[in-house]
Amino acid sequence: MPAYQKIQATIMKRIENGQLKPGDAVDSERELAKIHQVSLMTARHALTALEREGMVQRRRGAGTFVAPPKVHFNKLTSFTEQMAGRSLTACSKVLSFGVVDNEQEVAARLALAANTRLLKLERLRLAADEPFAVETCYLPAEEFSGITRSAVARGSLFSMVETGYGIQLAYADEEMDATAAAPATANLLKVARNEPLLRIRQVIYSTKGKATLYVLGLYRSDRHTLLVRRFR
Amino acid sequence: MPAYQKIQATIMKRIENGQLKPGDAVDSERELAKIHQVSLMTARHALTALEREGMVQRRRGAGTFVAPPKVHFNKLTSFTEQMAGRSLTACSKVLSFGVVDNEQEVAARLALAANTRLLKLERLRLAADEPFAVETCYLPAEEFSGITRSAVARGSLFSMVETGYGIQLAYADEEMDATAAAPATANLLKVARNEPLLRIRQVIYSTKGKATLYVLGLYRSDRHTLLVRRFR
DNA sequence: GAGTGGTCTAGACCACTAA
DNA sequence: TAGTGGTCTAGACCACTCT
Repeated sequence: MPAYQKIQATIMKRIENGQLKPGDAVDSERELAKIHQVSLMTARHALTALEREGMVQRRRGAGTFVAPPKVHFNKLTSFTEQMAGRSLTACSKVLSFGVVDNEQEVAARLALAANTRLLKLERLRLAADEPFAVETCYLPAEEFSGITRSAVARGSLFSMVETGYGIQLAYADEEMDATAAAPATANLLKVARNEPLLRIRQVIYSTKGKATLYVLGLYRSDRHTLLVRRFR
Repeated sequence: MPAYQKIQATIMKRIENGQLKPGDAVDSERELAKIHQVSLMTARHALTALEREGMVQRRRGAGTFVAPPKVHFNKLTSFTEQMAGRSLTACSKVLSFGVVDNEQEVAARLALAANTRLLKLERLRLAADEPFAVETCYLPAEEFSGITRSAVARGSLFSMVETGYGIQLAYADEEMDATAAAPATANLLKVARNEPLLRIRQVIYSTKGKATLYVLGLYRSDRHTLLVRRFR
């Protein structure tokens, strides 16, 4: 392990176990160089890299300080993870589960041939016993042949893909618009027909850049608002 | 100007004027050091910084290469900027302009006292002569007392705030949901009553972290879909 | 004025890639 | 094997901040 990474690790440890709190000064370049018996440039490398990762802030003439804890915006999380974060009692009901081979638009979004066999999974999402979304997921049937209805009913699809198939999900591109509730959807969500719903179409990519999952979600607008941060 | 920034600038120029295209190899560290009469570390600094900005990619043993053009996700842009980017003929119509002092919810979102005087600006946004959004902006009347109806009718509110008042806008937090078109809104947007619209509430912050602008937007769902990228 | 980060030198050895 | 980026040395001067 390179020297500069060792230096980073010792600083990270002290931040994680609470010895250093946000705003506290970190050892200066010169101190770190002395302590770790390295040159100034090496100590410096460690600190600039930590700054790039957002762990510390450097101020010329003042020193290097522990940065306030990162807030993750625009983070891709599964339904299960979201609900856990808000400590809401949440559950899902599987509405349908099967293989389809004529979803041409979905196949196209996943960059697959038009009649590729796809696993299709429809679920009703509930929070505190109130329905608030209908989500339809599609994924290549070949690749994920081990996924069964009962497994899906038990656990998180995200974690099945990530831990069961060794695929790391990296990011999702989402398209959002509004649509009127169709009769069947209105029944499921317990809203009036033609009630405005938030519609999200999501293509989820793996770390290798491959489109892995397509999700179409319809959300009750009164139960769910979407938060996004945009940067200039 | 530091030497490493000069080196960056010469590389950037060659990328911008097309001498270097994505995938092309950039001069190596050693070549740059010779050309610019600097040490290896300085040439290196220039390249690593360019890589951090996403302009180039470095591959050990192979070289440094021009990165594919950046795609900006989750970027905060004004209506004017967006339309320019898509090369659409766009225009706005000012629906109303004035000062209000009883918009308590808006004041709260801008972290101001409940009855603070606010500039309120309603505009209809059109693209290719088709109306597609109604936007209502609020900003503190005291701070932006120089903004007039005629100025707003001519130019971009964003650029007025940024260049006219020396305030750099940094990021926006957005809340999105769906709502039904009220009669007046439906008329303006030329859609049926109760048609589902995408509603976006936006608080725009300056680089100093101050809430500067509040924008409520209602978008025709058939003319506008919102794109967001989320990361894991 | 003492200490900090920002820039820079003139080299070095290593691990890796591509021809 | 020649060339690349990755890591590292042992210093230097400068601009800046804090007291």
